[in-house]
Amino acid sequence: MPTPEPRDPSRVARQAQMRDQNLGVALRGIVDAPEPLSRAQLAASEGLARATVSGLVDHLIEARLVRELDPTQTQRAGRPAVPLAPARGTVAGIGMEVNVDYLGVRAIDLAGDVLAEHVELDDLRGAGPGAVLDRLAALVGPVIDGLRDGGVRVAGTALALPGLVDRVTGPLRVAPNLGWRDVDVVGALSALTGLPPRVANEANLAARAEAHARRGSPSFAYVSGEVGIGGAIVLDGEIFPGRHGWSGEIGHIVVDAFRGPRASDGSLEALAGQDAMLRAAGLPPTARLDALLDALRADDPRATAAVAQAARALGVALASVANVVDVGEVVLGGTFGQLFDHVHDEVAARLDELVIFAPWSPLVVSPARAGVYPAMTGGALAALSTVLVDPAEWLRTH
Amino acid sequence: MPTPEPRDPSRVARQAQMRDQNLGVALRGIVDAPEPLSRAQLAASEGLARATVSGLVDHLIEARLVRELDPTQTQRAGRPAVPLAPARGTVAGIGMEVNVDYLGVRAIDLAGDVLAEHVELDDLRGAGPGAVLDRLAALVGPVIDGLRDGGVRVAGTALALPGLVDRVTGPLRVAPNLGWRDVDVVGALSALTGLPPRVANEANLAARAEAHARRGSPSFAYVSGEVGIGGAIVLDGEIFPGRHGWSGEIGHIVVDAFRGPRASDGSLEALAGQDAMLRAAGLPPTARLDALLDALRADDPRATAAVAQAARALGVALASVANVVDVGEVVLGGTFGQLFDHVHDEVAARLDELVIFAPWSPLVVSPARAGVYPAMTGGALAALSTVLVDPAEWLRTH
DNA sequence: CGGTTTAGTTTGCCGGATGAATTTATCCCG
DNA sequence: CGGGATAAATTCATCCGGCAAACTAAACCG
Repeated sequence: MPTPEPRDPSRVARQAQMRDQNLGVALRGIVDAPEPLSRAQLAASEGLARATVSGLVDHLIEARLVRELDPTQTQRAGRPAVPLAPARGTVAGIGMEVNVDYLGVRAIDLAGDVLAEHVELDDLRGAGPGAVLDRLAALVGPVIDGLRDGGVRVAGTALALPGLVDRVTGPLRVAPNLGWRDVDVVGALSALTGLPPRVANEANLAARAEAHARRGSPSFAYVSGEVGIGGAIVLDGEIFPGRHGWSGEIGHIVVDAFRGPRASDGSLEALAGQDAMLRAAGLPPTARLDALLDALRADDPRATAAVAQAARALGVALASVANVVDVGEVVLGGTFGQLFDHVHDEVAARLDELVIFAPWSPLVVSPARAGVYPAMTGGALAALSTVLVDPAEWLRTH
Repeated sequence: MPTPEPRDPSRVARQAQMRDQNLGVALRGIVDAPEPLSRAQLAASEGLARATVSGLVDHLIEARLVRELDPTQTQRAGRPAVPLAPARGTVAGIGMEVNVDYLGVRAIDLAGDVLAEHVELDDLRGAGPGAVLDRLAALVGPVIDGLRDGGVRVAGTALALPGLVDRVTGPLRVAPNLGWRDVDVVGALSALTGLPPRVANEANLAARAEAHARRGSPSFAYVSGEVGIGGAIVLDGEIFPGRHGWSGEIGHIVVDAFRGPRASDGSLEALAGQDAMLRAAGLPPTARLDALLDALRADDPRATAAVAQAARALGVALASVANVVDVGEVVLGGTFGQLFDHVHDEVAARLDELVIFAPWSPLVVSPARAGVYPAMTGGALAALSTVLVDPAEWLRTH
């Protein structure tokens, strides 16, 4: 009789893992709370006994993941509660990004504060991966050293790239606009910085930052218009990664299958990418988005028509996404965030027209609010999430 | 200080729920196993102690969810193992379906055996919901009574409908090809059969049956070509439901945004639905699929061109799905299952051309293998899943 | 200053997973 | 044909961790 292979053991409940799991529940409860909770409130909100929560919180405080704030003086009888908040400057997640026009680093702690940040603007089209990663490492290395010298534990690093990245194993498959293909990014950066980074698609990490900025557990489709068009699906506050981390490639949706000899001539990126919009607006390919915005403000008819055409393609593509994954909100980031006022109506109209559930659950189109370089923020949050997901395991190894 | 609302308490680990959870792990391990496992094998595969598994299995046997098979005589030293298998004929899930051309019931037990089945073929287009649901209840009632008289516990019922159905609350929003809109199906059937059914989209339930037929935990996009075109996304063997159960509406993907005055004129259903194919093939709208298949076998050029055109639209739409949700396999069911040999090459070619990850993870296109009326099977499985997900809870209430 | 109220801690209890020891049931070999 | 080897299943003492109740702490109130 053949021995069956061990299945994923994560589903079975063991008492040893019970405490670890509840430690994570407690930590996430404290970090995600819109305002500081006391031990008693935490116990009530998670449904645990006060005694249990007290033990967990003590553990978290000792590990410097949580801090006690000064007791609030309320005008109420009873012993005052001790508010709990995520610790500041004790653990950092490091987000990195290499994109077509810039590269940079951002370090964030559990409280969400930015501990360090460096961005260098430069046109990296055609620059080889080796040189660029060297440059990134030169940026990141001092940041890591500085944090460690200040007593900050580095939870991990995550790198955002504008291309197709394997979720688990990490190699970059292809980044068309950088001209990279089959690059072992994890290996290269591990050697340079001493830490193996997570690597992920830029839009997926930007969407993570966006989900974080909208507390609660929002569900939306995120569109990141950079030079290309990326995207991501967020469900209940979680990035939907797909099997390999290759999900959300909204730019490759074909909205006009019969336009050219190749079906890909009708893809969203071909119709609404930055280059396509600039060309249709009669601007030189070297122009930047600001030129297009200026033309729009001046009511230039070619620019207006170009953006309208792009917005139609975008709306149609997003309607397909909504029909397939049943999301009720669309968030426009990057280029489309800047063009938001010029594309909103057309996108909303196409969603209303095409999404089958629109009559029962109207779709919302909103601009991104995660700030500048959201993928760097998302990367830092991704790095921190290793602590939040299983703090006990993380503490054992740090 | 405001008391925070209690969060979802399912994430915290309690010892009381530990046993319940492991009971489910054990039951699913036995039911999902490709061949009967012994207690010892189950313990090894789930990572639980043998003593623990023994206790759980005893409980499952006493509850008549699991049975012991005769010990196998192996050519090996040691006490022979007692193989465990799902019990037969002790619990049934009941799947029901109302579609354009038929309605029916199928009852399945934990072993996957069909305990009862009735199908009535009839054109239900335009028939009102009231009359049709009466007719369905007349079919289902005797099945339920017969099962109960035979000592079979009915785990629940699930109804498949060719339309948009709310996952939790259950009202049918719209079923275009039946001409139904905003029907309280759950209320009507509860009154008629005494059991509140789950209600779900036909394609989603058919995909569930398909996932069950392909053991392991497959990930694929399922296309159900009936009169309309439905679809579903399966990830790791689980239906991806979306927020409301409105996911997978592949028929509403627009592949030709500039074809007609309305963007929806370029939807997959408009281009590759049964009516569109018949029309393009020069067949009367009253013709059935068999006529199209005959014409294809006779190398009729109009039929060949019609199917080629539909296949191109289908391939383009499925490429968009693959790019967005990162699935590696496409399963063609319903009409497209019957047309499989005529559409496979075109669909596969479009996927290879358009899916960005195709060079690293080639896509597979395969025909459905869940048999006839897969949505009825899927409904029965959905009803049974209430037992499998939390057997302890189910036993408490039955 | 004693009573009230709420936060947090201590303590004994209890359920359930666990590993080791034991029992059961077979095969194998002399 | 009987004793040793081997593997499955069960029994049992142990331990871990959550839990309820009792208790202490720290405020407000009259």
